[in-house]
Order: sequence, then structure tokens, then C-alpha cells
Amino acid sequence: MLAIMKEIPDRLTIGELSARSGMAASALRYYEELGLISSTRTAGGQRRYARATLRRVAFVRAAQQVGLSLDEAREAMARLPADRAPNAREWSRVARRWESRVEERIAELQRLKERLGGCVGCGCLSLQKCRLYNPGDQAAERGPGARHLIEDVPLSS
Amino acid sequence: MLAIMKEIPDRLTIGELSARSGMAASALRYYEELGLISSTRTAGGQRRYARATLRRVAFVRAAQQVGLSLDEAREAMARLPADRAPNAREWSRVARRWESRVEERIAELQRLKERLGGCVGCGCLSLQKCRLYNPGDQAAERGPGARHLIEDVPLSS
DNA sequence: CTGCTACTTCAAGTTCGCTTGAGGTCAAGG
DNA sequence: CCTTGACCTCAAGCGAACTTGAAGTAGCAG
Repeated sequence: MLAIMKEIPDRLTIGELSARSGMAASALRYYEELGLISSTRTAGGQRRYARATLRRVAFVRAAQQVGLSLDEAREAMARLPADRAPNAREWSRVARRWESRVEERIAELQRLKERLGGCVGCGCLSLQKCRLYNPGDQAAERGPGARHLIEDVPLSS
Repeated sequence: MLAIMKEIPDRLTIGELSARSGMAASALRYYEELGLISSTRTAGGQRRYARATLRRVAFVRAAQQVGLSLDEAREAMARLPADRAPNAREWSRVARRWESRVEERIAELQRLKERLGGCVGCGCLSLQKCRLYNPGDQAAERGPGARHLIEDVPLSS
């Protein structure tokens, strides 16, 4: 041959997958246990991964960045083929869901940032009398979850 | 101004703090153990919190949203007074740090979103041959951390 | 004073996402 | 064939962030 085409094997050992994905082998075994990725075995029982697994692992990492648990990632990936690249329909279905998730997360952080900067910017630096940003301290009543950054008692009287 | 200023007690029981902050009492005790908040005790040994503690708790929650650990939150709060509202200098010092943290996080998510949408948008839906988004699979060499969303082997040959 | 609820401590348990270690096997280069 | 390093399983451990439970006490209303 002109060049060696064998350099990129199409079944990866766990060590290779680990090196390429940047995940520890132990983590990959763990992912497999959870059903996030899968492998075939050699006669001797060693794992061999399809190259597409690399994509799945990357997917998992990305999912975690967005704040998904491994369980949610598995669920999301259930819609993607395990052994080949996803096609248009498959991918866009998943991507759309993700995008909204990412956007939500971004929006949340932006609100946070506004409050953070807001109190500095609006001149009420003591944070004590800024009704704009501290509309009472009833926040708890709205249940756990989104809440004012700085909540405090309203001006008594 | 001559009216009763006493309706809102200035020392809160753990139950009151819990109700107002939305955090479980057990979590508040835990925070105290970690040094995130502090209390004085009654003669009988029960905790009483200053109202400013409400703000600290909110601060911790916000810190977590930004992705800080409780330890990091404690560190950040070390620059804020425990028992009164922070003044301009104190607050802006902390807020600035936070803002950059929040902005980083937002930027990270926005990059993710672009990649996500990019692969759908650029027409290379198979994700297999999109050099634009998959510049090789050397990502692992850059160590654990930021990495392409979808990494895969470059076109062999 | 009685009774009740909210509080106290301390130890142990829980979930998530892994890592570590022991003890053993496989696969490939020399 | 032999050695060596990469792999195997299984159980246990870890750190973060809490929660739960048991056993007892505080503080307030009536």
C-alpha cells in the first residue's frame, strides 16, 4: 500500500478509547455498566469498541456540561444509533432538545448576572434598601428553585 | 418611623431561616459546620441567626448555580461581613469576580450551543466528515477539559 | 405545671460519578 | 515460548452535599 491504513483500527481497545476520549478506562467501564456505551468482546473477554463510541463518549461529556445526569444522557442517547453516525433526523431531534436545554441554562445565568451587576450598577450598593432587587423575602414561598440572588427582609415599617 | 420596628425578629431560629431561605434545616446546620454561616446560641443551646444570614444563604445558592463548590463559596464569602450588609467596596470586589465566572460559564455554553446547532445547520448532518467541527481527534492530548462536542476520527487517508 | 413542638447532637445512610486495589487473564513483541 | 503490559472482575472506597434517625432538651402556650 501507499500508506498504512491500519493505523486507525476500527475496533478500539479500552486503552485506545480512553486515550482518545480523555476519559479514564475505569470511567468507560462505568459508562458501559450504566448502558451509555457498549462493546463487543474478544475471545478472551476483552472489550472492543466501535469508533462511533468515541462520539457517544463526547456526547456524554457535553451532556454533563449542560447539567444533565448520566441517566438523562443515556435517555437522550437512546435516540441515537449505537454503532453508526446519526442521520439528519436522528441528530436534529436530539440537538433541538439540547439546544433548548442549553438556552435555558444560559438564560438562567444571564438573569443571575444581571442581578449581580444590577446591584452594583444601580447605586444601591448596600443591598439593603434596593426594593428593585429585593421585593420582599417571600421567595421561599415560591418553593425551592429560582430565587433572588440577594434576598433580605424588606424595610420594616 | 416611630412605629413598631419589632415585628421582624432580628434573630432567627433555624426553622425561620429555613422557611425564609427555602433550605432544609439540616442543610443549614451543615453549612454552619462548614463555616458558611454562623450563629449565636440561646442559653439553652439553640441557634439564633442574624438576619444577614439570609443573604449569606442566598449567596451560597447563587454560588452553586454558577458552579462553585461550597468550599469555594466559603472562600468567596470570606470577603463579606458575616453580620451586616456588605458595603460598596466589599460587594463590588466579590461581584466582579463572580461576574467573570458567570460570563465564562455563559461563554462555554454558548460555544456548546454553536457546535450543537452548527452541525445541524451546516448541512453535514452525518457528523462524520465535518472538518469544521471535528478538527481531528487529538483533543484528548489537550488534557481533560474543554473538548469538541463531537469528536471523531479524521477522514482516514 | 403540663404538654407540645421545635430544637439539640451524633452517627450513619444516600446518591452521583467515579477511582482504587486485589487477584487473576489475555495478547503481542522478542 | 516467555515475558510484560494491558486487560478482566468484583468489591470497596471516596468526596461532595446533604438527609435521616435516635435519643434527648428548650421554650412557649395554656
